[in-house]
Amino acid sequence: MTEHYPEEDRIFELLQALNKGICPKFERCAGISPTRLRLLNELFQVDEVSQITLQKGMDIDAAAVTRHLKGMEESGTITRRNNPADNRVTLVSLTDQGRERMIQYSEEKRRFVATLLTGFNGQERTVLIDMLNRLQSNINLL
Amino acid sequence: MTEHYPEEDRIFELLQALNKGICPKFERCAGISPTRLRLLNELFQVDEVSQITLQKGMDIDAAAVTRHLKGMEESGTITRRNNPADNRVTLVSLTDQGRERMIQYSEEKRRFVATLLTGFNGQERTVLIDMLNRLQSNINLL
DNA sequence: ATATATTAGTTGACGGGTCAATGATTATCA
DNA sequence: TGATAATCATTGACCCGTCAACTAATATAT
Repeated sequence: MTEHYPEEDRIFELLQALNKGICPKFERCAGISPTRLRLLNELFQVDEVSQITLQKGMDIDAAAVTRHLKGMEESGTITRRNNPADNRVTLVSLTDQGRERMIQYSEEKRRFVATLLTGFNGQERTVLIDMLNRLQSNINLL
Repeated sequence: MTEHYPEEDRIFELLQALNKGICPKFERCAGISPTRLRLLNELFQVDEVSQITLQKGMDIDAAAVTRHLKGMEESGTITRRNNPADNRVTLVSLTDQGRERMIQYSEEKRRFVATLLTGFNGQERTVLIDMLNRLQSNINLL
């Protein structure tokens, strides 16, 4: 036991500050929130998905998905319809506009992430990924 | 240019997932939100601070501070009074209860962070801090 | 065949953050 | 001195997430 509280605390603070910094900046740069872009990404890779399938691929709850999709429907990036084979489920798909926007957003994201990782060489990136994965695992133990 | 989009994206996703994981777990384990504990921490190190000073030390805005303090006042961990020398400012201080609780919360936090960093030796922690700092700097460029 | 359970989605209330507008107080300066 | 500006705190409206309650539809089991 070597008494490194300050160092541990520093990491904790940094992780929080980082998250707090990243999301708003991303939204400002890319013109869309990370979550919505992830939704678009999922939708981009299929023709049509049920809302529940979509939701399970994200780490947000069903209510949040409903509200995002409602907003995205109003802004014309997606469409929704009932599944005739099962009236509980609603099927979601990207509009053509949605596909176009998704491509532009992705480009913005690529730029954003490139800037975020400025100065990190390949090996450092690998180390970082490894460490973040380990932190994630440690959290899951709680 | 070596085309490492997936790796870059992975880091971006991991950072977000991590934040989303840490906060709720922390709150469940420690019994208080990270932000409120940081408020308590600031207050712990002084007799009395003006709300504005307190706010500037945190990375949240004045409205959020007002609401947190209001809640903490009701739950008896802090008290507030007007500064007689300047009626715009309100002075905040921890109650005795608040100091006691703060100590307990800190212990929970210590445990939490220790678990979070399980498996990280001293050198790795240093590397991690360095990397997180660099990410933070990169964000600030945007 | 019907009662019961499960599933999908929506809504409302809440916590935690933002921004913008407001009120009250104090500073500034012409 | 008296108008104007700056400062501190609060409030309201919004975004984004949670959970819990509810509806509607389908599955299950007796």
